[in-house]
Amino acid sequence: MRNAEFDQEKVLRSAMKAFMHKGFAKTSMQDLTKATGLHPGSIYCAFENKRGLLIAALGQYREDRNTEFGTFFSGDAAVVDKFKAYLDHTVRECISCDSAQACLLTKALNEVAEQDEEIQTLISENLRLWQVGIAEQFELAKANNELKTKKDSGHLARYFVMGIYGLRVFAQTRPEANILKQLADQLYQDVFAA
Amino acid sequence: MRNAEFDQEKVLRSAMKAFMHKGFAKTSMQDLTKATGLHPGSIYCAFENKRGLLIAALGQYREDRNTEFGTFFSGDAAVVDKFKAYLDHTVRECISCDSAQACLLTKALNEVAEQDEEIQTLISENLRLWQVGIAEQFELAKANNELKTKKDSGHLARYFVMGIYGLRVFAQTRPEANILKQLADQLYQDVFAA
DNA sequence: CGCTTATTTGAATGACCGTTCAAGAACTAT
DNA sequence: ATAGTTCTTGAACGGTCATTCAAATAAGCG
Repeated sequence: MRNAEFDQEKVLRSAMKAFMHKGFAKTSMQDLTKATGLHPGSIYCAFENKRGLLIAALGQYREDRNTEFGTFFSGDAAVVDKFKAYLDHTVRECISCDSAQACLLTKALNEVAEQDEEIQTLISENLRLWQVGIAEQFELAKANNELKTKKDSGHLARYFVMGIYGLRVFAQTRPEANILKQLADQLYQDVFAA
Repeated sequence: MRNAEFDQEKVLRSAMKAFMHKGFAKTSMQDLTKATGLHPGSIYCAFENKRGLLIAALGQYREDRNTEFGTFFSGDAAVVDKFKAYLDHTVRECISCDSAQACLLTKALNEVAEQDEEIQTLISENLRLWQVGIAEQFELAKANNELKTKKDSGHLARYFVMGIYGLRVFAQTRPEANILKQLADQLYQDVFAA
């Protein structure tokens, strides 16, 4: 027996960045060996192939995003304020225009949709879990009487994530920062309106 | 002198389909010669290279979409009803799950952002023109007293296109058809609410 | 300490990529 | 009709791609 020498999380985060920057197809194995510090054989030994590395990186991404989500929605502040902070954080990510701040899930989904059904399903499931987490927070807000709408929490969550998807695409057209803020504000108002 | 033998529009629409189906990077010249019926040399003679073919295809796409937009917003029906029909059409496109019905502009934007600034600018400008067309229709609706909001038409248009961007991404997660309809309905209500 | 098993190394491999090119074909202009 | 120009043809090119492999190395386990 022998254990792998490399730090799996570090390697996967490096691969994530590379995939986010260039996309899956344009990221060569050479790019990946450079980014991860691993030699081709090691990558193939640990992840089977380039596609396997993407799948592993997607898993790491989901875990990281999930942790991040937890930090935003923990604590005993008002849920509506947590949403506000979360949206604000997302807008700031979009504004930074840093490729490392894009959403790997939607980026990869857009690239492989209609090409790799297994990965499409995997990503869709990840996004659905995120959406469910948001629905739970809406439900909580309702229970706290912070949100008086009669709308279904699931529906609200879907609309909210749709808004964020849209915001991220809109950001790629390089609008001014305050335009993005306005859009996020509008989304917030529409979701939390009575 | 000698004129090109092929039908430029047909060629560009074939290239469009190929790019929409596989994305720019994964569409090989072999795919393109097969799709267009042109030989490599002809493509290079007419479009300089693969990237030039994408740019030309993007232009054709914009023209086609522009014509389509015109048919939806011509006539003397109420502007709000035209918007309803337009949204409905977009939802039906999303539901069809046909790769040929995706939006080439957003798909390509997502792929080349941070990689090819010139194309990113080109696509962003195309999307902005679409957005301006929508803003004009909102302005018209206001003039007709169909839309009583105090919100700026430009802002409404940005929010509307953001919603459509989001809807298209959401559709890639393969939701049920009525879920997409609900989301589009909500968008319509939020935009046209007093 | 030695045996087994796994990982690491990095060069090698064959396939396919985008692009070029020289030759032939066809249109225009004279 | 014919010269001149441009387009078409499709094979060929160098480069890069994802992947493999055999040798070297190191960890687990008795």
